[in-house]
Amino acid sequence: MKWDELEEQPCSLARTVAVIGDRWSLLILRECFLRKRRFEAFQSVLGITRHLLAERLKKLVRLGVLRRIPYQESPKRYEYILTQKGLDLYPVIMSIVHWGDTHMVDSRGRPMLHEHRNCGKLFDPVMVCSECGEPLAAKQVHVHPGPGARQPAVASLKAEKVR
Amino acid sequence: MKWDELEEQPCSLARTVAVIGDRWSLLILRECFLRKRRFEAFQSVLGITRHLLAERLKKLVRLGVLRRIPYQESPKRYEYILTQKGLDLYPVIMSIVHWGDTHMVDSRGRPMLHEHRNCGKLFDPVMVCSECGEPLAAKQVHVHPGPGARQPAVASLKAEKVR
DNA sequence: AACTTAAAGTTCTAAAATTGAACTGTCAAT
DNA sequence: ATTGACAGTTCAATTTTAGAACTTTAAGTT
Repeated sequence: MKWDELEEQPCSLARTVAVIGDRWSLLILRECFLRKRRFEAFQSVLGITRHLLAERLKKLVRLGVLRRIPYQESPKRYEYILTQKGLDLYPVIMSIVHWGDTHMVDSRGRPMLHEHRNCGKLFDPVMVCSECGEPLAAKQVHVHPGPGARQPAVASLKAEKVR
Repeated sequence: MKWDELEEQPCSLARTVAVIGDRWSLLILRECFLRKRRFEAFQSVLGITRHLLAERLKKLVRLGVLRRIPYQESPKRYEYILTQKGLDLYPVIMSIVHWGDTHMVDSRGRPMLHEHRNCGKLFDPVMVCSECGEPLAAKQVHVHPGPGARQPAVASLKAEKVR
């Protein structure tokens, strides 16, 4: 399966994975949320090859997660900032971090702590139901097909060919 | 950077990405949360090559996300179920789905709807602060180094060499 | 008894993605 | 006149992934 086939699937997870489902994109986004903005900054802290970094940044810009804006003329230089669409990835990033904090720390404890400016406390992110506010667990959730459940006609023809 | 170097970084995101930061692992986990358990079931619904599926399942078992249990003798056959560590990935999966629901749907709407058994309603997952219960946004969160912030001595020597 | 099917893999070659290292172009500072 | 910073681009070598066929054990079918 190619990346653009993923994007066409009738599944919000697959479509999101088509955008950020590779290791470098997630690490680049981590740096974005840590206020890094520049090519050199990404490259030196991540150790990603310049080649791939350029490609990933282009992709994230094309998909509307980042915006490329000039910060100086002559020579023209650009930096990358999160769009609203990109900022909306915060729960994804934080849930990934929290799983690591829970299951991947050594005896010394967490690499990073998070402070909530609103209440002033160190916190963990908790995922709750928008309707009743209770924390969510997989067992209490039932999945139904929604209005966009089936593939559009053209895409399903393609999919049959693949099978 | 190789996958096992990622695991050694003093960063919970990097460590988690080392486990689930590739497209097939996330799609396999989607199927696990949809109650799929068997090799054939994963393979036919995902269209992943059998080769890679076998490799990814082995990795997820090795890392404690899935457990491989026999469901019949002669011929011995196994199925894969989520451990508690795997079940704890639910917020990661749901936040990914929710971003797709928000930013990657076509005019027909969502492919899937989620019902919360506790309250009986269709819901969205919302990420809140464990301390004050307010929804989280990146701008209201400040990051501090924690006790596990530095790399252990051996790893940091390696890292210097890399630089 | 021979043939087909099912499940859970393994093996192999070709194609695609990633790495590592060097190179480019523009300008400022020494 | 030379060096350094920044944001990339180029290219060969290596690693990963895709696609297809094959293996093993046993049950069911003709």
